[in-house]
Amino acid sequence: MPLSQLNEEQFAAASAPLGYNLVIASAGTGKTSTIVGRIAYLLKEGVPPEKILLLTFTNKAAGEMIARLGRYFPQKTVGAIEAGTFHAVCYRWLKKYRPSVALKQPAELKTLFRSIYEKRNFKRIPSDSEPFSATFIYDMYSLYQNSSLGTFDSWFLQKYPEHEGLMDAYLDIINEYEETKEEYGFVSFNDLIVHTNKYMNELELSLEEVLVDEYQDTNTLQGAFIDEIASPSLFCVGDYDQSIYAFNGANIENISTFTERYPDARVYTLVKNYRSKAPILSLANRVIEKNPRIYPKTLEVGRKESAKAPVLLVFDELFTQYHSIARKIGEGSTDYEDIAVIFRNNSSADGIEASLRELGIPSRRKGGTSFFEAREIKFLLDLLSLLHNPKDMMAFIHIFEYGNGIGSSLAKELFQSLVHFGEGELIDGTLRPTLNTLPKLNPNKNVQLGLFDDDLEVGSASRFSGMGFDRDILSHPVVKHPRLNADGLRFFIDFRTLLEAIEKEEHPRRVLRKAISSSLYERVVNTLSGQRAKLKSGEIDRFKMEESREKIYAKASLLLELSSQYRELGRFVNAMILGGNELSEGSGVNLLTVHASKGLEFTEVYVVDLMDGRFPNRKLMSRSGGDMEEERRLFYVAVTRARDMLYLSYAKYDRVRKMDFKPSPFLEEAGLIERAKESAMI
DNA sequence: CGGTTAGGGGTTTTT
DNA sequence: CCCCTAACCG
Repeated sequence: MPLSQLNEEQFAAASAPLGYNLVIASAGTGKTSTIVGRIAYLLKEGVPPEKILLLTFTNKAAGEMIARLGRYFPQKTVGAIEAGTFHAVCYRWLKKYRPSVALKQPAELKTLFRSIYEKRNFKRIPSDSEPFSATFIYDMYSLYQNSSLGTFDSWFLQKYPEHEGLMDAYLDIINEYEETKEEYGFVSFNDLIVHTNKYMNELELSLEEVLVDEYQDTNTLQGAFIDEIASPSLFCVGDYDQSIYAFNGANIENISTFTERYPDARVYTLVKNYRSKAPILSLANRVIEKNPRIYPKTLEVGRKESAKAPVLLVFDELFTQYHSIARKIGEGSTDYEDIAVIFRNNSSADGIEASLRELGIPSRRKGGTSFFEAREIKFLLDLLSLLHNPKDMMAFIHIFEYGNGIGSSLAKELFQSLVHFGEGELIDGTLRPTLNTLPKLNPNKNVQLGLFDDDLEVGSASRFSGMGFDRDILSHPVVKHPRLNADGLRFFIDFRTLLEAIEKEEHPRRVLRKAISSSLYERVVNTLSGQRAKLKSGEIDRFKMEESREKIYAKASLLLELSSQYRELGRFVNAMILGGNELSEGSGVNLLTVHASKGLEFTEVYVVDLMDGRFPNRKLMSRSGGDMEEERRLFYVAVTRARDMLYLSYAKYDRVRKMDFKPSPFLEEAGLIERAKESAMI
């Protein structure tokens, strides 16, 4: 049984009576085992599995915990436990009464937001201050949703009172943005929780206990979600020293005021560390002690065996650092899978990845950047999104931007035209148009200036005659759009052919198979592989292009494989957005940002680019959200990922950007650099 | 000249 | 990937 494997302090927490329980679990103290033990305890006490809700920070973490329980309880039992991230759980619940939820990537919604913003003419609004950019307002609005339960204007004006004169315009933009999302059926990550909070009563939940992992990183919105559930029993596990999501509204008060909000709460503290050897732990403690203590705690060493002290590596140049570390990894005896290179900023990853590859050392980077954000995959997902939700103008635009001579503006007009031809239905308008004239279009012009609804000059189909097009296609009303050229029309024809073939399909796998072998995709693959094989001279390397094509089709088959376990298009696409970047391709040395390393552990860890400015990231600290304490927690999280060996490294100079660096102050706090020695050096 | 498309350069962390 | 700018079109 999982319970019998717990130590005393873990057992005490796991077997706490129902009620409000807070577990302060420092790095490496067996947080996961304790949560697994807690669920085992609940099940043994007769709590029905479907009345247990487990909220984690990644879906992978939830999956692993459920899998561990699966070794002791029947599949039917553990399968009934509701588990996942806040977002995944909200999605599941939301789907029940709002079946057509189309989850959209933040970048996508930002584009939508910007297009609404750009229609406004701020010059007409008298104000002392320059209006904020669309991106900034979008980011602030998103942060607001995560961190405040009041109104946007009062939250925002508290920070920027001088923008009062512009507030009405900002609110107007936000309003239209919300309406447009509604119209297209779009939902953001935040909306998943916001909407669920609103409909909580209709869900008629009767949970007996809610468990929250990584409680220190819950934000105000998630806190409200937990409150709305109104579970009679809470089991919240966290460590304020590992709170690193302030930029996402993480509210450390959720953990620090727990005992005030629940006066009869019990607090358990786990301090026995089983992960890291003593010198690593004492280094971590030395640094984190500089932050204020919220609940008292001192980490105790569980692993007493002899150990090597953490090593500081100093290099003259940034790439010398990457190369040397790669060589060191190659010469060492630790399995590649047990090694992690951890950095503050993603920009460090490319250099390390390249250095490892040069030596033939396999590596993997967590997340979608490599797979789900690849354009060849995004294209296919956009296609599926559009088929499932033909109102998705964003997906349509992204698809059509691959057509030669088609940009976002023409793509938008084509979308509106096709919808018009089909009397509101994109697919009808494309395959069997009933209306034959171009609609009045509303181009991206300043609404406030009164410019709108231009009549388009009608282009004649005769401009395509003699170019080898079928008479059938030339009778389609889309050819009347004056800015559509021959290449654009060819693209449309391929789109139409594919749409005809997949219109009636529901299985993601079958749709994908047809899409991948279509001539539309062939076009996209040609464009992409051509771009990737382009030499500096502008010539295309045929060999490189062929290689690139193969890679693209290999990725596409991987997506095809992933799709086979889904029966419904919408679910597949949403699942890819919700959990897609938790998948990582390949195997080998792990390359991770500090944020991505949360909750993981490795035998050997390299924390790189420990230069003042980069880690701590001074640029972020000067913006809202971040501060030195948060950066220190990030350092703490990074070093406590190490079990046996810890290397901390920095470079003095960046030869590409011609920048000199000083070592991170955390190295001094860790006792690895003496201040006097360092100042003598400079 | 305005609007649009295409391509080059710098980059902050996640569900 | 987002922003900026150069080329291009009508």
